[in-house]
Amino acid sequence: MARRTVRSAGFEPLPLAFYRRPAEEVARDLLGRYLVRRLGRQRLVLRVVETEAYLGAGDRASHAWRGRRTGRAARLFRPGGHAYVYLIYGMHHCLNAVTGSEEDGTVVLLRAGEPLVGEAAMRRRRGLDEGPRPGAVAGGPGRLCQALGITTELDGARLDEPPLWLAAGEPVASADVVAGPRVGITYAGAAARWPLRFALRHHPHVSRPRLRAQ
DNA sequence: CGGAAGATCCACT
DNA sequence: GTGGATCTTCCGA
Repeated sequence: MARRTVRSAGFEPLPLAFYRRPAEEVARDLLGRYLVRRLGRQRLVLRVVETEAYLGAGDRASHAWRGRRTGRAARLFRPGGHAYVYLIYGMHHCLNAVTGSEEDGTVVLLRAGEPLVGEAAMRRRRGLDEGPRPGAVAGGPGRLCQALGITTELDGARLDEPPLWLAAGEPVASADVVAGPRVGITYAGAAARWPLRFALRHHPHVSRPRLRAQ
């Protein structure tokens, strides 16, 4: 049997084919995976614990609602496996993985991660001290981006190679996954209730509000 | 061209 | 729980 060290296990990039599926399937499958960021010589790693799917033209909460392809929405239309990074509220960044094909405009928002490697560096980037509060480092899409130094410079980057990639990590069992409505999209009518938010059950690094039944 | 709202976060009450 | 920061994008006039 091949010997595998704990340090290298699970760090193989997921292939682009992984993303070329429906967004809700990818969102569910990304839980437990590793998000790896290379910054110079430093490597930062988060375990993905919360995601949301956005379903394109038919989803009122999607930037591609009603087939919009102008402005930032144009950047949704890429082959699966590329990054879509945008600025929200004029100050925070959100990282998405494009799913499906170039024509779909579907994505998965990475909402929260648990620090695995380089937590001290992440805290520094976030302006935090050594305080204990779980979720303060990368529990929320804006926090996650700030912890990993992700900005719109990475918009359009491939997610299967440095400086930013998603890796095999530790896939999780269905029983450990909870689903519920997406956060911050109350304007989206019926779509606001679609259960497209996924998280690891009982996980302390999941962002607020907590999912019911956790 | 102006106004409004947003896939958020933080400080403060 | 409430309000402010800050800027891109959209929509109506």
